Amino acid sequence: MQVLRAMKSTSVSTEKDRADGPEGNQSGKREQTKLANRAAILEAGRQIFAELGYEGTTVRDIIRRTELASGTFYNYFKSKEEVFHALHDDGVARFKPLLRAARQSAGQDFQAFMITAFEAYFNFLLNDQSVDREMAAMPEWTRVRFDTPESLALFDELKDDIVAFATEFQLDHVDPELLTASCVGIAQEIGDRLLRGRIKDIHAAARFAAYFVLGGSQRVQSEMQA
Amino acid sequence: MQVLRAMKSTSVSTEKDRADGPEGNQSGKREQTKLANRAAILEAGRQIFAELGYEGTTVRDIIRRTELASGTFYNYFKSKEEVFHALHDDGVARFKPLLRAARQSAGQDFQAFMITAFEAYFNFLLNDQSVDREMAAMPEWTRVRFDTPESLALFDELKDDIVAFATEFQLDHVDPELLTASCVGIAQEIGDRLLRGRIKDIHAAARFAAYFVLGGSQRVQSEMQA
DNA sequence: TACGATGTTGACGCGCTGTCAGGATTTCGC
DNA sequence: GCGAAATCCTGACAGCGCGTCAACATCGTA
Repeated sequence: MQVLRAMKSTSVSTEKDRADGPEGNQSGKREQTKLANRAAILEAGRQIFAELGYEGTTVRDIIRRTELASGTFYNYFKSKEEVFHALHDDGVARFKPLLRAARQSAGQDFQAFMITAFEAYFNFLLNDQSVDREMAAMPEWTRVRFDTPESLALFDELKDDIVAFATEFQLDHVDPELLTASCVGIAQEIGDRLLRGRIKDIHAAARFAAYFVLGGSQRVQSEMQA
Repeated sequence: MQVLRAMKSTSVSTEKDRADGPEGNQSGKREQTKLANRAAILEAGRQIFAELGYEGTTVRDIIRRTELASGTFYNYFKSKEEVFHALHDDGVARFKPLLRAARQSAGQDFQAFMITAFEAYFNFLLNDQSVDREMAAMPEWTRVRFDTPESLALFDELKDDIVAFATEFQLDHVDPELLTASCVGIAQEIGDRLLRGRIKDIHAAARFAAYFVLGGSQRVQSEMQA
């Protein structure tokens, strides 16, 4: 049973769903069902991952929370890993504009950019309905980390921003690769502690991270050119 | 078949293994077999994890590389996770003295401590026969991270060192939790890029990290007390 | 040597995986 | 509208890994 039919009783436009957007192709019933099925699997996955952890969940667990048959799962995803990647990438896509906004509002102010960016990330971590949030908050010893192309693209974008500021401030002896890695590492590790409640104050953490990066960069610059 | 018997032809003391160390109890054949079996499982696990990745390996894969029966595995470990934790903890145990040596040789020199510690960690990562090394070097998107009690104890030890230096240098406005998190994050992320060959020069990376932390700490101190 | 203690073995039931033939539903051409 | 074709859903199935356990083998001890 497709989820579209299951939801027929609730609130899905069934009457006249012709004449939609210009380039859109969500008219056909088949298209709708596919979209709905995919969304249902993703939502079920989000829930189950949060409940059972990545290792603990099975494809069956996900599909069972759905009105679909087990075989249908494989029409949409190859494995639970692919579901998780999709969810993860969704999170990355939601965060990306926040990072861009930080750069936008900061102008040429490196410090403002850093504070805003870190704070945006920490807020995102703690508030966004992301898989990663629930998972990282679980008291497991063995956790899972993902480097999807989306993640890597985000890192590259961040690196570009950092390079731009580094050029601006003549940090020409600071390896951008190392600098970006440090920023990412700091964000990850502090973010992790925020999720676990070992650290409380988001704003203070963001300021710490920002000042740390600024001071660190300058120190590296002066030491390396010596 | 226990591994002891299998190795009889090679080089295991089988003749007179009475009269061993004072408090030691590796005399009995049973004790020896247990030790050998455990070691065989760990060694097989190390190999298989490196070949198939964490997700990809099964308990059967591990036990198959051994001369033991499948049921025997569960006399020694509850799951592949426990095997991995044991291997991981071995690595931590091997690294711990290196960190202590760094602190010892550095004396009161914060900068020397940082450089030595980072360099020790990076060298360890790249050279030690550790599970984590092989695994991190695999081109997988989804990786696994472990926070065993051993790891956490190591972090705590590092934090104590850092607190000591921070006190020494009157960095009283620098939150030790945040500072330790930053150091760990930087080490992790740069280490990861070293393993993947995105960064080559270990010594340069260690100097970068050390200067970064020093400069970062000082900047945080001066900004936070303002 | 004999007997209890301890460790090993591998077959078993269970659940999950990924597939596929058969069936249901939608789309398209007329 | 209608029938054919395309598309997608379904659930049963074979294969495999998991953890267990009764039967067996080996060791320690007297």
